[in-house]
Amino acid sequence: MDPRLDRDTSNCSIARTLEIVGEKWTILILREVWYGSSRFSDFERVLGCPRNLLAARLRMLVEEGILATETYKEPGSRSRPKYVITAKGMDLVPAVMGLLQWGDRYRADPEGPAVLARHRECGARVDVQIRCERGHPVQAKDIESVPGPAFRMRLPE
Amino acid sequence: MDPRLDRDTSNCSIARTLEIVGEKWTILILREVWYGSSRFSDFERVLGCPRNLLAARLRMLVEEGILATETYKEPGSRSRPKYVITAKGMDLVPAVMGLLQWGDRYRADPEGPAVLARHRECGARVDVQIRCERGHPVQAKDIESVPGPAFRMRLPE
DNA sequence: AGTTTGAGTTTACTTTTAGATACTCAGACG
DNA sequence: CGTCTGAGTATCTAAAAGTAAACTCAAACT
Repeated sequence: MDPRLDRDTSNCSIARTLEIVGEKWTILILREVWYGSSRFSDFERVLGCPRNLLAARLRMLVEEGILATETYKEPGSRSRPKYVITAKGMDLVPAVMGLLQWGDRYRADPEGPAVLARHRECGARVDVQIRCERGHPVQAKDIESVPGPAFRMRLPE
Repeated sequence: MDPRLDRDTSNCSIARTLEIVGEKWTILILREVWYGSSRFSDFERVLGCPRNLLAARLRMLVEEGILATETYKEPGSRSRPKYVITAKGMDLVPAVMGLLQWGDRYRADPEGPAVLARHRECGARVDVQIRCERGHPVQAKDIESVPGPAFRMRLPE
């Protein structure tokens, strides 16, 4: 793509994804859901996040269909809500694994990673890769970005 | 990983990556670098980002080794700095492609994506995938997160 | 009837981050 | 010497986030 081309950058899937997951705490809440948390008090305790923000973020993630609410019941207590991830939420895993992988490479604890991601069936470690439709691994530098169907020029002001 | 285990969540590669790329504008600046921008005025014009924030983000990205400065010279003007991406910066591509892919799937323009990522050699579209060491594609639900070498419990207060 | 509990909401205050605008600086040019 | 230009600083205001504590609500338990 030509560097000097004035693209309409508001029409960008990266920016639109960041509108949802780009606020503070949001990705960390999803991380905790993947690691097994589901209750308001779980998130609060493990993240140390302010309750008002936690409530706002959970509400937004449910509205966006990334989390869904179910109920749980401890014996001797009434039913309470819990948060579970949806298929739409699971589809954020590659992006977050990309962040995890970069952090493991460049900002890890000297001892190594705190968490290892493994293939449940075979136990082998997993990582994020870029591949082309033909199944070949692609280096980041070999990716070319070309205008797609919704490419728009920026209107001159 | 046990849901009720009180992990030390400060020791997390996702959180540490977000400390760097989680601020507003940072990922969008990197997107523009990938798409070909390199000058202060390019970023300002195309992003519409406040200049003081832009200057602060560029300085931080250079300090972190994600961007590097070079100089360019237009004929009839003095030398000025430009920003180029480093190998460390290129390693963020999988994470950002993950965001792009999610946005294309769930928040795209009705007409389709604004930008298509293609393999430079063969022209085929590329996407982000999770694979295990043996090269097999892995579904997000088949990833198991287990404690790694730097796993730490949270200290009881 | 009163108490406990998880899941919030509300309020009040401080700090941080973002945004808008004006100003500076240095070298090229006339 | 005065002006123009790209790349910033500086300054001020506004919005968002952080902190802390009090308050609500409903069912369960004493």
